[in-house]
Amino acid sequence: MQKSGARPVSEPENDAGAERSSRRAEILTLATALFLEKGYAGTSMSALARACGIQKASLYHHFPSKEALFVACVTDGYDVAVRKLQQILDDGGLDHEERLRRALTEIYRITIDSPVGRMSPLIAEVSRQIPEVAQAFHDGFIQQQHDIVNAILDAGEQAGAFVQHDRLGMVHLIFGPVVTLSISRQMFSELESLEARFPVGPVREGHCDLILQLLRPKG
Amino acid sequence: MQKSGARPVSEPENDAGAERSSRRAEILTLATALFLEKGYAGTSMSALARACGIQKASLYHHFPSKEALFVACVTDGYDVAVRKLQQILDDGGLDHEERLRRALTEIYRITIDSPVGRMSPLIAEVSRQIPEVAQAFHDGFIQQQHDIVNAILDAGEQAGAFVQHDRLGMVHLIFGPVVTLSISRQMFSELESLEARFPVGPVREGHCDLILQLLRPKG
DNA sequence: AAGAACCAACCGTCCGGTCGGTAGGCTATC
DNA sequence: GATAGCCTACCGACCGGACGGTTGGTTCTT
Repeated sequence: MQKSGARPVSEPENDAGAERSSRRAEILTLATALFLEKGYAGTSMSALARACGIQKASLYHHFPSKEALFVACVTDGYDVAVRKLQQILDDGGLDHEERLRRALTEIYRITIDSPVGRMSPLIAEVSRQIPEVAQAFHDGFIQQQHDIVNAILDAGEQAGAFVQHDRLGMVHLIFGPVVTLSISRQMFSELESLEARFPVGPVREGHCDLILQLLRPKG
Repeated sequence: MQKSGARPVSEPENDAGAERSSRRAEILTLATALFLEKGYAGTSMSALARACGIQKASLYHHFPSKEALFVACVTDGYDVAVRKLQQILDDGGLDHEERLRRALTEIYRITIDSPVGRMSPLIAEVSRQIPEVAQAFHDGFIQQQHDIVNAILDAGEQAGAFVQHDRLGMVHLIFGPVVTLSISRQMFSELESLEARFPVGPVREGHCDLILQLLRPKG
């Protein structure tokens, strides 16, 4: 009575419609986790297949190559990630300082908690052999976030709520500490002094206060 | 009359004394370059041997394993890298603002131009399988730099030249943009907009001005 | 003579990827 | 309503090649 002898595992409840391409999504989720944990070259298709509970050959039914699978992992995640940031930009009910504060908090969340945000070292590893992935990551994720922050700063400056500053330096001052914190926390995850030297909350609050101190008019 | 049929290449001028362990250093230099270019898993011992012009087995005469070789690449570089930074801290002839300015310039140089400074994504890739390398990199390189900057800030605060700030936030505000810039420039090295969006000089100057603006007393 | 430095050839293992084939569902024709 | 054809999803077995590492032996220097 089981409908599928070909699919050997689990998932007791699902109609055929929902099942349609859920396997692809399942592969991408597990692949992203494995890539983040072991790196690109350190993640083999066999290991991924094992993690998915299917045969390696079946992976090649869903994706033409390991490269394509990795690209899909990257491009699949980032549109969802920046959506909430966009909402903060569009929220007219916030004053400029509060909007920036919330945006920064969201940037920390995206960069440190979401899979796509934690992918920077992975992209760096792969970018030489798959240049398109760096391009996609930049255009679809980095540039998007920068544009939104620039828009928030523009609006604040025009309203006289923010002091004008060297924009390039300011953008790097906003994103730099977040990205570096995320990478440090991955890199030093085994260190016992991790939470003392790279804690998310305190760094974010200190960072946010200093940025706003620069942007607030007068002294 | 040629002294070495065993060493097949180049290096016409060198006396035996200088040759003594230059091969080890040569291997480390080439290995570092290869690791930076291709990643850890992407760099094979055979390829490294080819680059050195020797046989793979000869590599194992100098290093017991690929892991040990990589650890040597990391630990070999960073004591030289931070030495100049230490000199800036010790230079009594500088006022506090100028000292910080020079220190920041040196941090940019180390992080972006020196091999060990560009290794962050590499360490992140490897840290899971060789935890000791993350520990060594942190203790010997990151912590060293943080300590020096903290000392510069301490001295400036005590002399009344710098305003006191949340120290954790300030340190991340100083190092974050540098590290992120270095990684972005590696990651997006193929992008045509690289120099427009991630230029070293302008970012460093803007960054430095904003930091000093926070630290200067009064308004 | 001794030891450092090097070598060609080889080992077992795992890699990314391909092969021919099968089970089950959908559709169309009779 | 049987049956033929097709399609998606999956499978076990296999491929050539590259991997990290080892062996046994040769040269060069001192």
